[in-house]
Amino acid sequence: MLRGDITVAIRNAVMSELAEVGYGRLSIEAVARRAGVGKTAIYRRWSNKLEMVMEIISDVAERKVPLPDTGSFSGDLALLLLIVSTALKHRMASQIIPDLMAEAARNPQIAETLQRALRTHQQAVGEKLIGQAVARGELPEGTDPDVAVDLILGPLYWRLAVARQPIEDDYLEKFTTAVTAALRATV
Amino acid sequence: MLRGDITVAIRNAVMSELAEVGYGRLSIEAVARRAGVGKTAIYRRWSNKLEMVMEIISDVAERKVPLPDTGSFSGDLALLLLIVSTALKHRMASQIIPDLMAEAARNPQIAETLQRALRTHQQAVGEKLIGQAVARGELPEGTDPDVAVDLILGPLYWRLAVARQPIEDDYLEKFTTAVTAALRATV
DNA sequence: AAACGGCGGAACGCAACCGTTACGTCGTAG
DNA sequence: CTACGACGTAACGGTTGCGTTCCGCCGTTT
Repeated sequence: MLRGDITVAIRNAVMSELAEVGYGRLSIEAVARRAGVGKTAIYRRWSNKLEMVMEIISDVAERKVPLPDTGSFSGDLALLLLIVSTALKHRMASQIIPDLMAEAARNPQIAETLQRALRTHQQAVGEKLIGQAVARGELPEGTDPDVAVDLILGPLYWRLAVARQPIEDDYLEKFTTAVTAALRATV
Repeated sequence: MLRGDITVAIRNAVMSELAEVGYGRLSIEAVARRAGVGKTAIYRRWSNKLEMVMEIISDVAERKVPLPDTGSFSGDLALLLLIVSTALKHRMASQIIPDLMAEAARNPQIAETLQRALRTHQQAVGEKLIGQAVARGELPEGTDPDVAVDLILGPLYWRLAVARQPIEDDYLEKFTTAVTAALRATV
């Protein structure tokens, strides 16, 4: 039976290495060194780098995030923005996600895994958030959850993970107002 | 005197390799092979991989894009969205940019170069687009160009370069409406 | 005609990793 | 108490790339 503590050490080492050097430069030997573990322990669990990373990443990605339900659309939206922006401020998210996204552009298997995780979350959030708002009459019938989610997550991701500019105090507030207005306008 | 045609062949090879394998896995030897050139020709021009890539990328990034001026804000916006979305559909942009962005998260020199290019373009676009609209009275005084640009580019980048979902015919139209509404609302 | 210099090609020693194997240790299940 | 199996270590041959060097070729300049 494989030892659980060793597996945990390896998983942590993989996440750290991913954040530090990225998928492309991640080597099994470095993971073993960092985990304080023999290479054999790794090859006993996974047969190569891709399989290892995919299994570990899928696992993390599938952790469900709690969906907001504060009673009003603007409340839900503000909470969602807070959750996402907090998550994107952490190194694990802001380094690993763009790295894997770039990697996904040339590795179909990574792409598939990430897209599945992303789309699942995105749809869940979109449908719940928009569905609730439409049901409450806060947004017009026929609001497209797909476009709505792009409109909400896009700018946040852009600013935090791409442009890497800080979010000032009033940014989220302005942003909430703007997005609410955008969604009321026929999207 | 270094031969210009050789330099061009190398530059093209670098861009192609960047798109195909990314910065992390780009090797001088592969570039030389692809360009049909000796390694010596490369080392005669740049002293290492980072310097080579940075010089070539800066060069490309500094090409000015024409700024839209159609006479109306919605026209400008639609044109801008069209330009950006077309650019992001090309492999060079949709592969290389996310890749370098991810790389920038761990290489300060790359980060600095990209941020400079990005911020310059972003500010130019924002100030011109929003400035014109405010001057025409189409947007309220005090509209924040910074937030506006996030709101415009974010969703597009998210959808095309991150989520990698196609843009349907009516998407840009809906999106234009939404963004216009968003910006009119006090941003 | 001769000198110069950029060129491709080949090889160098060095380093990092790959995936695999053999070995000896140690904790635990039976 | 014994047997099993997961462990770390070390070494294997093979691959890839680094940055450098030397060579002979060839077009340009002088």
